[in-house]
Amino acid sequence: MRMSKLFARTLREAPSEAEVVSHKLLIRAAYIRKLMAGVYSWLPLGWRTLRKVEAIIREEMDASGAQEVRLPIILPADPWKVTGRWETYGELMFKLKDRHEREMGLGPTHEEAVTPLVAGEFTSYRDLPVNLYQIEWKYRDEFRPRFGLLRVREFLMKDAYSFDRDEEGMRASYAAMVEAYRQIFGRCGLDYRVVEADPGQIGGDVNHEFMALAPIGEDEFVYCENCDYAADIEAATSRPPEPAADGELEPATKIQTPGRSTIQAVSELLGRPASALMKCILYDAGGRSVAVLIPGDREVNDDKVARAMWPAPVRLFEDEDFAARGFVKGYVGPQGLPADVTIIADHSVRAGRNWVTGANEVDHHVSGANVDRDFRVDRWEDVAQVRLGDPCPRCEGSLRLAKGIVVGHTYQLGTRYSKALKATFVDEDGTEQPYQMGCYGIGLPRTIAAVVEQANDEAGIKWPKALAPYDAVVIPTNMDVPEVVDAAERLYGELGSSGVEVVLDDREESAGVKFADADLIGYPLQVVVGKRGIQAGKVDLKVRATGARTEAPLDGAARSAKDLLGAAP
RNA sequence: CGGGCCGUGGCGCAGUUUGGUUAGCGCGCUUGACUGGGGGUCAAGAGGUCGGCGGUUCGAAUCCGCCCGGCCCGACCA
Repeated sequence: MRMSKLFARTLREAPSEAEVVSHKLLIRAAYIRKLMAGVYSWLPLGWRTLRKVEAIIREEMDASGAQEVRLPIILPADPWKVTGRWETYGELMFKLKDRHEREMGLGPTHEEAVTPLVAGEFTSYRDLPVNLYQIEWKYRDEFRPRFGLLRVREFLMKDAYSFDRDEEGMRASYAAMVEAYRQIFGRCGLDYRVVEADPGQIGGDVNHEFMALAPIGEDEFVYCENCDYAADIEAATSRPPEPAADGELEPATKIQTPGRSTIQAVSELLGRPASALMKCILYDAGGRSVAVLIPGDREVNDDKVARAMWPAPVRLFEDEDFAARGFVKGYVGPQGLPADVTIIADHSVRAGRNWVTGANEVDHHVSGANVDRDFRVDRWEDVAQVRLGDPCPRCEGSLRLAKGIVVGHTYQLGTRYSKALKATFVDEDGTEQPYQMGCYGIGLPRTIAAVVEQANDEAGIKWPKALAPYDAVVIPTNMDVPEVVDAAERLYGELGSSGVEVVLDDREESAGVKFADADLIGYPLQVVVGKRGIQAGKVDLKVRATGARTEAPLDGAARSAKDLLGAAP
């Protein structure tokens, strides 16, 4: 490709709306252009990179034994109503009607389409397992598209669906997908972690997020400094502390704490650390009051409380709730709470005793409060937000915090969709069984953005070879010197015919402009042909990722270039 | 949707508070010259319904109302 013809006009400045580096660079380097909020056009450079990711995914999915299909983007509403997602997906789904007023939606994901498809074809246990995947555009009417390609309303997604006879088969299919994902993201050059994720409202199903490490990532997760434990912050647990050793129990004493309704205030008044205080946080779970106990220096993880009380909907107490149910905001304690209040204590409460906590009376706290003697605990649960430095649940290491971008998500669905959609096969014993399903997604634009977030510098993108739109650019620096132009043309031809995807920057631009664009666009290799070099029979080679520059003789420069490319990341 | 901010040539911005004649600047674009190893210099140009509609006024980018679009902060996800 000749740069003079390439549909790519780079920008010296990024649009003001671009906040994160991947967004700025992909716009500036002419990979994408915005059409409207969360919807982007893919320019030739961007499209080539997208196709490369697609090819990697296709290869690895095929290698895993999955079969590619192509499901419609426009979907009938009915199956979605059957599974309940027409409502629960709600406004996230683009919905429309045809001329006959039939309801349909644009596919945000395809369980409702693929499940009936399989159920109509593979009806015997002998047919299973089967794993179908597609790479297709998905539509989600996000509340807030942002960060360029990281959160968009139209995006290319690889989605796969496995169908197994039993749970064991499902787990095997799942493991195969996780392995395929490792291959895929490894080939994309991503620094990522496989993270245990929150099963959310769906239930206790196993699922993992593939988290590309990035400080601007919207998802926080913990990982062990020592072993391979990693989990989304919503799902993370830490090893419960050892129970407090037996020791003297102080008498429970009511103390005056006028105007001290916060942990910090009480801590300061009494001169005791926050960890010696016990918070008593109140929730409403479907009309029932729930008191959650946790040391004063820790935070409750609302998602964990919600999971503990599932399926009741859980919400934090609002100001009205306190008075209405006889609690004193700021002075709540577990002592003497009526039986209809469920008291949940985090495991970390076991580690302490002689707690200072609310006295359920304005301006008063209690000190020396102890489990069983002074208050009951109905359930011990893990409801604490994991913190930096907490002990790993799997080993002796401690946990660290990081942020990431979810580029892939794998899920053991079980029979959630097959049951709802009455998708069954006939098992060996002649009974009808719902499929054991798994689903597996990868967001391709987001993967590209994540790679750019990880591989860039002030000058631009530093693509790993596998994703770069072209392998190399040939830059003649002196367009008025025929020998330079000729040599560049010759090299361009040689590289092209030896299988290198190469661009010739044949524009009547100064060398500086060409260098800047080459760095910005991020070709893994730059081949510079200049007046001085030609006179000495040499060209210069620069590896973008490392910045390493070398000289090579003009004759055989194509060979040197290929060698350098072969060694490049 | 709730809260905050913003719409002025392709991009980045000034001008709006205090209404006033031809609406400016940088980048980019066109033509020419000089240049030519890190976004070079000079000269001459092109390009704007000031987001839209309505109102106030002798006069509106500027004041008022409604609408549209965008960005940031919260709940969702690949």
